[in-house]
Amino acid sequence: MRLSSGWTGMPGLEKLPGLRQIPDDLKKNGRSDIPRKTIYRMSLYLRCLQRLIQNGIQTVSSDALAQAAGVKPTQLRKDLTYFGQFGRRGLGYEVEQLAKMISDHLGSSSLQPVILIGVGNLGRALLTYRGFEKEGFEIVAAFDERPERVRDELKVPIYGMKDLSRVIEEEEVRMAILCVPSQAAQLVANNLIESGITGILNFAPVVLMAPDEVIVNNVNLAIELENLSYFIQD
Amino acid sequence: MRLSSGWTGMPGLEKLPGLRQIPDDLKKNGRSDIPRKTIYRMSLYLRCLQRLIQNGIQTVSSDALAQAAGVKPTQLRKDLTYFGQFGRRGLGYEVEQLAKMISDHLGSSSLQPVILIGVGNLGRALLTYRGFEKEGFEIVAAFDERPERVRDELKVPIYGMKDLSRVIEEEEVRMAILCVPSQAAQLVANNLIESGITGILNFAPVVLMAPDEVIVNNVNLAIELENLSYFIQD
DNA sequence: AAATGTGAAGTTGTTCACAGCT
DNA sequence: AGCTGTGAACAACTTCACATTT
Repeated sequence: MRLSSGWTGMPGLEKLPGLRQIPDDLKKNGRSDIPRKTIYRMSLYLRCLQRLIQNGIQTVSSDALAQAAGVKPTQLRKDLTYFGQFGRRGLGYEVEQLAKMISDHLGSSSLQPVILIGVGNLGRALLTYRGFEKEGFEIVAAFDERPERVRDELKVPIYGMKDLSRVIEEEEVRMAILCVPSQAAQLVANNLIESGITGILNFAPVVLMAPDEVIVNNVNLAIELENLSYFIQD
Repeated sequence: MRLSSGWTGMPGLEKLPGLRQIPDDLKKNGRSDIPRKTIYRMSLYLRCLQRLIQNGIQTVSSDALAQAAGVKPTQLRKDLTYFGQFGRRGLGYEVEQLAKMISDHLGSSSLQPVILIGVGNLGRALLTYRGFEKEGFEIVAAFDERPERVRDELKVPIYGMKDLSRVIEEEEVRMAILCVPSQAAQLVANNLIESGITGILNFAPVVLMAPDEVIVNNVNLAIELENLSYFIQD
């Protein structure tokens, strides 16, 4: 058996009508031409600033903040200039002001509703993970093929897949965390997209096909570990 | 209160003696000058090739494989040339041979022992997650501050923190998955490093300090979601 | 004809060096 | 003096164009 470009017989790799696959690095920002990596680091900076606020620190230099975030000072300054000028030369940055600027730009100052699909081991863990709500996201509902199998009492309502579209519309959800088994991932993703979801955080180790206007971010735990294992060998 | 470069009073941000913090992108490959991103994609290719093997496919073109992996064909070919020449012009690549080459290079053909520290929600989920063992990693032990609180019967032995060094040495473990609370992360990381761990997959949302020879890969779930939320706004 | 392999061009992201403010 | 802001140099990565092999 031989596989070449046009082939569509492999489960999960079919070319879906109307859906195009976009390599991570080519995804357009949509809003402006700020580098993807800068955006990612802004979240990092914000987190550090929040720690500073908690500790009652009012001013911070690019040197100190960069060190806290694990980047070089020049990079921090360059990153910030994509958004404007916020520092005072000779002094540094005002912690609260800078934090506000970043969270305004990241748009996560308001609570964003999110749904989670696939309440297996990983899904359950993510549901109980406090990290999300702390950063302004609320998982408003979870879905599972067999909702009855989820016996633990969780704070989040667990629905069957048939309720997916309805809940997405009612709650005006735009983001979904996908932790279903690989085989099901593309099918579920298609449903999500049809129902109006425009951002998917995908934990299934498959390449999802999606139209241009839908953003898919992949988290592949096995690859992270494999990658680590490569770099520790010398 | 004001924070500038030399300051060491912030919890978690202290400059630790002998430990230096290395930005992700500057980490040396250690072995050769193959781009980091190429290494990452090799894992992706390997996964696709394994699917092809399962489906009994013997030959694949760079076009088809690239599509399956979500990258451009030229990029796939360029990536492969870092390791040598494996294709036959006009024909494509031999699936099994290519898979073997990649897994040899990634060094994950043999089962690597891994430990997990912090058996909270996330830790428990990762323990039951099949994805790791499927890719050649075996979680040989887990550790928790209070091992007795873990009541679920898991296949992996749960130890207290006092047994950390002993088990690492006995089992010759070099990689650790860290899912303890943020406040504890640096302290535990120090212990790990002292006991001989050289690779840490860190789920705590803090920047860990580590000596040059230790590789830290960070997975920050909240940032992934925040990042997604930025890009879906338009 | 079909596909790989690769130098060169292009693109993106990072760091430097230093001008400019407070 | 101390620290930001930024054009320019640099480095890393990606894509192109096409020579080459089967």
